[in-house]
Amino acid sequence: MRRETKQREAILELLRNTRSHPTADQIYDDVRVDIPNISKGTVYRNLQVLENDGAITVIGINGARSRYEVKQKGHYHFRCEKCGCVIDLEESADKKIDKKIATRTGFTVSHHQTEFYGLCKNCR
Amino acid sequence: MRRETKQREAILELLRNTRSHPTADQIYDDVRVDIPNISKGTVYRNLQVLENDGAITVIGINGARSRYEVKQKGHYHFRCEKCGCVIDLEESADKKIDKKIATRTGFTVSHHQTEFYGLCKNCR
DNA sequence: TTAGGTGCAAAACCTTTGCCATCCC
DNA sequence: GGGATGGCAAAGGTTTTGCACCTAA
Repeated sequence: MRRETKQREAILELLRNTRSHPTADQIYDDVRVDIPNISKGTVYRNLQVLENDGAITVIGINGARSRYEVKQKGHYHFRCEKCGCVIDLEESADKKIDKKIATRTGFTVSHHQTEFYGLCKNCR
Repeated sequence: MRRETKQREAILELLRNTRSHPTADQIYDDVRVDIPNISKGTVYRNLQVLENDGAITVIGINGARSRYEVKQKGHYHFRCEKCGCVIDLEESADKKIDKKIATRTGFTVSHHQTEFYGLCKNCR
């Protein structure tokens, strides 16, 4: 059974209150302000738990590090190739295309992720 | 100036002859059959060189490790959440959406990657 | 009470790098 | 010859794990 711990609550609360798509390390640093002796292991374990529970989403692992955000309506991300920042796009995910791919391939398609690459306003 | 070495050729040749989107480690194992004493450092260095030269593409928005393929027309990928396989989709990348995002955000958008998730034929 | 959670530290992984020998042009 | 490469091994950085001790329910 799943318990409610202050560590897990703190991580989830942090993600609820940011749009910065922090890395595990940034989350660790932030949470440590309130819970100084929290360990990285706990951060990673809880991020996994929260993902399994569907409370948060993991985005982008390509060479960069994983970043996290609270689960929200399907949307896309932009990743700056210079500074590495990740920004939510208003463009919302098109669920129809999942069905289209499923029909064509015979696979079960649950969702898709799209990431746009280029330079953000500050870096261009 | 760029030289032609058997190590780099072997890696590129391997990627040209597969559709399996191998990881760096799988590439290392495969190339080692012909060049037994090739080192992983060389594999990684050459994968970077080849990517910089535009000969290959690194893929995976949300994969555990990076996977590689030879450069080809823009297309999307499907990643099985059970067995981890990566499969090319016929659906081709829509360049228009890059421009659309660029206009809306004011960012410079060079390209995008889309990955579909679910279960492949063998795993469903 | 007790199964799930936490801290800590070590281990596991993947990727990059320094150094020097080697090879291609 | 001389700069680009390669091999080897060590270093780096991120994430996972084992274990003994807690703690929420």
